[in-house]
Amino acid sequence: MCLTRKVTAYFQRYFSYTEPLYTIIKPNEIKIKRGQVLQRAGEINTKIYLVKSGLLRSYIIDSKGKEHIFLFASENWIMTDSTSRNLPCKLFIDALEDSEIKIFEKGNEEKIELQKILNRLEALQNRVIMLMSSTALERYEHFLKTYPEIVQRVSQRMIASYLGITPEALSKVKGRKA
Amino acid sequence: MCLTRKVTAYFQRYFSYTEPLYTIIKPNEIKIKRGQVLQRAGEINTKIYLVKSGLLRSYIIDSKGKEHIFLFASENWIMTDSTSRNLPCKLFIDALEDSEIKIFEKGNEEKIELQKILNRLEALQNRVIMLMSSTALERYEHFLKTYPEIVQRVSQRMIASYLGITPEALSKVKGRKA
DNA sequence: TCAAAACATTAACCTAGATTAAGGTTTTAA
DNA sequence: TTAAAACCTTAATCTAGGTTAATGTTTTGA
Repeated sequence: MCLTRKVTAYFQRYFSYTEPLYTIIKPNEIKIKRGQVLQRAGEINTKIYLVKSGLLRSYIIDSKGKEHIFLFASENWIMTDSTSRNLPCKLFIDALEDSEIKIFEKGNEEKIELQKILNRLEALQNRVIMLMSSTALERYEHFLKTYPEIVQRVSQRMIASYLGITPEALSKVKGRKA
Repeated sequence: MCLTRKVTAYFQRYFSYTEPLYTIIKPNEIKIKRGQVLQRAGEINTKIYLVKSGLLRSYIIDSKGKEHIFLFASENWIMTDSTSRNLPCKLFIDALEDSEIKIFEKGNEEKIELQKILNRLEALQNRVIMLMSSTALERYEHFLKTYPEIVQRVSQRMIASYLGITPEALSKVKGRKA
């Protein structure tokens, strides 16, 4: 069962490459279905995505084949791999819900509202602080408080992955809380 | 011995507040001595520091009184707490070497070369990826490769703190490597 | 509409790294 | 210049969270 899951993930991510399906709404704005992949690690991708509606996630797959969610991005958040624009990306990006997305090019960051970039910096800073200095329980409670709207929209598995723990560990934490 | 160290850290950080000692070089540019504290967690600080020479570090002190280094900043890197400018900071910032620093105000980020902000985003992304998906050994080797010039300039204790492990664990990792 | 896949939870056991302690070395500051 | 403080390492022990496995539930897609 575990093996099935891993093999499936690998298959989807690495072998069953298909062009992303999307509908053009207006210039630089597209609509994609849940599950569509916008970017794969190893590819060069020069896009910055701004979520108008829906929910995206970025994640890595580590050397053991395990996924770790890097960030969620809902309405008004930026989603991108911050690797320099001529180098291979490290992150996968896909849609957790049907989404509408505005697309910018790396190199044109000045066209993006500066505050959105600063928000991203602040979110990443908090992410590092949490990962370095808090227990699984503390990180979980912080997540519930900070992103209550995301909590409703994703599975326990996704939350665990974002927190940097296994779903089993998250179940344990929730059990201890109650 | 351990207790002495902890109490000393607390004393310095929380109780022995003194205005930072610095020399003004030119408008918005100062020179500070090693050990000088530029920012304490809990304070509101509206500055962004650009290191012209020397070495700064930012770190947090967690609920158990332990320090965790957030980032180092050497020549041409930005050092700041990315918390919004009207909220209390989370990071302490001090100088690990005598340093010359250019000072910007939060809210005037457009005066900072955009590439420096993008570099910061990339560094933070790599930091999160490392913390989430690599062992202590892998993080150590990545650090040696990515920041060889920093390795020469800081103690093992600082490197361990940056990697998110104890100095004892770092010693063990180095022992296993050799 | 219904089988297969994915998800959630509990439990038994395992391990990377934390904690504590101790001893030798280097740095600091009075 | 020298005592105190900080640093580095090794080793014994502990623990948060990982791994594996099993069971029941929900979702998905052909």
